[in-house]
Amino acid sequence: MLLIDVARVSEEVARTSSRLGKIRLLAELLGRVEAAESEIAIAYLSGELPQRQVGVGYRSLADLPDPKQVATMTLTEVDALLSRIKALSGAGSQAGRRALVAELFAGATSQEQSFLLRLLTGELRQGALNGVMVEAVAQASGAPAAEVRRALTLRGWLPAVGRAALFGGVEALRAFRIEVGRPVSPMLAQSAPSVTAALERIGGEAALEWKLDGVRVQVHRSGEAVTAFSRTLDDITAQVPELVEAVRALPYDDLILDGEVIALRPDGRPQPFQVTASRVASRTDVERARRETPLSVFFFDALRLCGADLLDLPGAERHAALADAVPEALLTPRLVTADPAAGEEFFTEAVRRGHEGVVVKSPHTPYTAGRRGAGWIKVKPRHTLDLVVLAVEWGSGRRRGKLSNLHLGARDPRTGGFVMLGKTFKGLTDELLEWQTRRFLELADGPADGWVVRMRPEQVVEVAFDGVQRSPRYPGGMALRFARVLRYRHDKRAEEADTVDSVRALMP
DNA sequence: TTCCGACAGTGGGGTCGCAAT
DNA sequence: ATTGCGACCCCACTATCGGAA
Repeated sequence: MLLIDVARVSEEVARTSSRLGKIRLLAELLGRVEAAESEIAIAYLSGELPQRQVGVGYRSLADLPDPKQVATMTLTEVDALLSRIKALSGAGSQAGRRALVAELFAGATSQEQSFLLRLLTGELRQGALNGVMVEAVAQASGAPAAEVRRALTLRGWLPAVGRAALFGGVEALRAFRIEVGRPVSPMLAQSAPSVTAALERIGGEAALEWKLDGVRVQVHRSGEAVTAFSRTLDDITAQVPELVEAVRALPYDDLILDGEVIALRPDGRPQPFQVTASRVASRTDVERARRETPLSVFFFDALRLCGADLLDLPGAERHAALADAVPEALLTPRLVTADPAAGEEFFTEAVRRGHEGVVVKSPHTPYTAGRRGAGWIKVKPRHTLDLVVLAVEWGSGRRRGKLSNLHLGARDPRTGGFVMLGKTFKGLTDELLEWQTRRFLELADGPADGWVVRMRPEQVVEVAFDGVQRSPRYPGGMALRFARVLRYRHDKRAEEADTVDSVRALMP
């Protein structure tokens, strides 16, 4: 199959707003692809590369050769070139990679170039990723979507599942089963504003667990072989030897557990997230990193134990199996209750001890991997501040032509100026985007045609955020974590905004 | 007919490792 | 030694479609 066929369908999908229409278009193409190229087609049309990443991003694609007039490249040829690009490393690799990228784009028509550019930068923007592609695979193969979804849960990679469905049907899908050593898509959580609200959504008794501010891990053990995977299913075994040792020490040699690794201080309180993340990302001298910043592990779920798959069991039963197999010290602190007051107290205690909050879990739901079902609900405390908009950036994609991303500042009483604490684009409705584009152009202090539009510091905005962290980037040495807009404060002047001192008081 | 679950899109701060400067 | 870049750790929120109620 030619790349142009895929690029054309992608553009059609992007033009079609109906989800069913997108699915039809994708399914029609999947009906025409050969087995050998099916994984490539499925990957490209759900915005992925079979190579996962190839070391080419936005910056490496700045100037591209002229397009060809006639499309000739096959999917196989493109895939082979991308593999060669990925394989390049060592001195001079940048130049070699540039040359191969140029070769790739020189072989493409302008329509193909545009597709490749968006694919490589991860911004396909056709309104269809894995979720829609699952439906398309189902339609093209005739298999029920639920079967495709289940196979995807167990295999973790849609192109392989799609190929099996297209060329082996339901039987091939059913042949996928959980396999020790191959990661399963992790179960994700929704969020709620309070424990009471979360309990209400679940209805009746629920399990509450501390939400530790660390890195999610899924660990597999088969005999003495232990493998750890991150949330995106990358193999991080070498970075977390403490976890490997803890799992080897268990008296079970066939298991898959779900949990969190986190760096704790000697007094047992959690280190800032940055410390844990830095430790987990360190690969060059793990032994030294380990001496300086040891990791602890806490498990909260079991997907497989003693050769039995537990995915389909209710949460309460999976946890019972986990608690049987793992020492208390390795279990995430947990409370089972239906009482909102007891739940709120458990939440308050978790936060008092420095943790992120709690996750409220239904005792009934199976391990619904990869979907943000209502089985798990996270609850975190929320801070708010009234800050001043110092500048704003033009948006992209569906926000093109709108001023979108706000630069936020706190008042500095000592200088009379403002100290930038970060940016946010979250929480804005279309109506608000419309309004702020007009308003901020009025407040513009200098040219409005660049990427960033500087403003007179007059507009106050109420911002919610999860916490304050140390920042090497911003002048105050602090930045807000997960800031989002709640509302504009038309009743407040900039002189009444919150100060850097009130922000500093929130530093851990 | 209305409601709501799932999805996609739009980006945020921070860190590491590598290659180039 | 420093800088630029890609990748990936954490992530919140709104708009939209289409099936459920």
